[in-house]
Amino acid sequence: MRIGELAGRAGISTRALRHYESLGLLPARRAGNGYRDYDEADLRLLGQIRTLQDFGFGLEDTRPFVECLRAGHPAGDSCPASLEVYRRKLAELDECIERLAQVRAEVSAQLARAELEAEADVPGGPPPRCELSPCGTEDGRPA
Amino acid sequence: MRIGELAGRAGISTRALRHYESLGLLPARRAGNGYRDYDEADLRLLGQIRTLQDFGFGLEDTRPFVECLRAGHPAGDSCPASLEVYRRKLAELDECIERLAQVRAEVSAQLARAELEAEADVPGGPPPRCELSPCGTEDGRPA
DNA sequence: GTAAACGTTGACGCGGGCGTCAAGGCCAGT
DNA sequence: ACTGGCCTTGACGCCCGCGTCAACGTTTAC
Repeated sequence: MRIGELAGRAGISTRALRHYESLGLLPARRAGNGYRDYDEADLRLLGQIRTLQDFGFGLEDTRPFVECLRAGHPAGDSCPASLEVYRRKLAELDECIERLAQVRAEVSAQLARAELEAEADVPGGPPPRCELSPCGTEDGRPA
Repeated sequence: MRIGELAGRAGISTRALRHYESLGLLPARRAGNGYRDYDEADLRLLGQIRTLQDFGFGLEDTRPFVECLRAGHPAGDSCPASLEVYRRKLAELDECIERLAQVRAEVSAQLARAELEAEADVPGGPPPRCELSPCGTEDGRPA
């Protein structure tokens, strides 16, 4: 199977596939004309990669799983190295969730305090206007 | 006060200060020789910026707070635009925490299952070895 | 006088995971 | 033969918050 078909079946871009190959994550056999040649097993590997990526794993973190599958094991997480990644990720997640929860609490407290003070300063009058300049846009990273 | 002193007192780099200026976040007066000239008020603004950054706010998100302070308000969050940022960030945090909690649960379940299966496959024998290749490094982003 | 320590602007690098464009090769249908 | 659709490699762009180096001017201490 050629790259376009694999990409279509796996639901990712050909660019991503070439990227994985450049990382040595998903090397491809080559046909006589130089075209990449994939098989059904590669589709499985891609499934593993995508699943882990949905969990927020980096590509390098998927490597043990992929290698494990290629080594003939029934599942990507049949190998100790994969389990180690799971454990490390769990620890990272716990740390991250805890930090975010702390931040959430602090921001929440700040908001409550600021709202109280605004109320105190302006019991019934007009709210203080300070949007004189082009105030910020938006983002949304901490995924 | 020149850029080096402000950087030292605020605990950040001169490069960061120049960066903030390039964003229009912390413009600086200029001395006759072209040197940036800061005052105590700028130190306060930097304090606000750093606090928010520690919360994981992007620089653009700090802009309303900084402008609010510069407008003469007692606190950076005395202005409605700042409160809006607080609220938006809270929503983002909630969303993010929830996603991470879900992922944590799923990864945890996968780990438990994989450990069980490994145990079943190898009741007393040697564990399957598959770390034949240089398996992964590490990262730790979702901050 | 001169060297060290500060200041200036400009520009590239990084990390992650690709998107996107460029310039070309290979193959199928008509 | 030619068009269109696949494929190839290479290289730059993006986002964000700076780090780091270059090449140069200014001030300060001796």
